Amino acid sequence: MPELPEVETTRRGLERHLEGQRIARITVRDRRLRLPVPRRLPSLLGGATIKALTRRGKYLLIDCGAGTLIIHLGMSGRLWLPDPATPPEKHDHFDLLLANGTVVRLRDPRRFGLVVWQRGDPLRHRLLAHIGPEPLSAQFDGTVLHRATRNRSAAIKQVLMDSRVVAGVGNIYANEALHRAGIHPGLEARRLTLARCGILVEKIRETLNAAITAGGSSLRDYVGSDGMAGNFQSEFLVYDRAGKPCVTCGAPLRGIRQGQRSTFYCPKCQKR
DNA sequence: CGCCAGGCCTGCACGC
DNA sequence: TGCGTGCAGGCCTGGC
Repeated sequence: MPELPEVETTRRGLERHLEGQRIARITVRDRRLRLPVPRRLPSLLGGATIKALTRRGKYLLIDCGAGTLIIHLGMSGRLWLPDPATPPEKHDHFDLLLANGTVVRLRDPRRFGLVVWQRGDPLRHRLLAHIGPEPLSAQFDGTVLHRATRNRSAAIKQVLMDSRVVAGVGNIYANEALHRAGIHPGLEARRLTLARCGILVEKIRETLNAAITAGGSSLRDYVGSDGMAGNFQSEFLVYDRAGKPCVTCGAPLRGIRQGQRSTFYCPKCQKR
């Protein structure tokens, strides 16, 4: 499911319901996620008060003071507030019950997501420690991208999806941003000029911001934390549109494979 | 049945 | 020898 915009949409939807609330109970129904959900979670979290809900890349961080609950939604995860009377379903692996009765529920059929605990600074966790700059922050600009790509012979699209280069850009938004920037996804990353790096950064931001504004993209089962589906998928210019006309020039869009992932691009608008 | 799917970690091979 | 890099495989379920 989720790339940065979907995770950010989830964060924004949950934030005001979580912050300042005390955690009354934890229910773990299946701890077999990408990493096992720690057994000691209930004792670590019970009675803790949530200080903030933040995001780093595609990770959600629930700051509980003494430590942080780190949640990743993987490919198929969703975190939302069900009606507390709604019984959990088959893939509802994890619930937080807040003292005011609110239930925060994690559903993840494929179990590529995770829930872990980090004492102290969550950014020191090994999963977060080497993540690159946030794409919507001032830490990420054309110069930074240019430097990060200098010795990379891999295709720019694959390098964009490398979380050490920039956080949170997944398959959909790598495709979309490259189209908007007029850059061929197969271009060797180190061949990008500084000027084009600047344009690409701008287009990555533009794409992510537009997606966040639309409430994320709803493919298959994804819906936001309020139960509302995002609708950025209706604004996709290239993703999953192989053979359809380019919105800009009308040429048929191409679908190829890069590193076992689907790539879509316009052979006319996107230059090497 | 086989293939595909929004992620991302691991281990191996390779070149400098 | 060591490091960075590139690539394939694996983790899962569900839908077509």
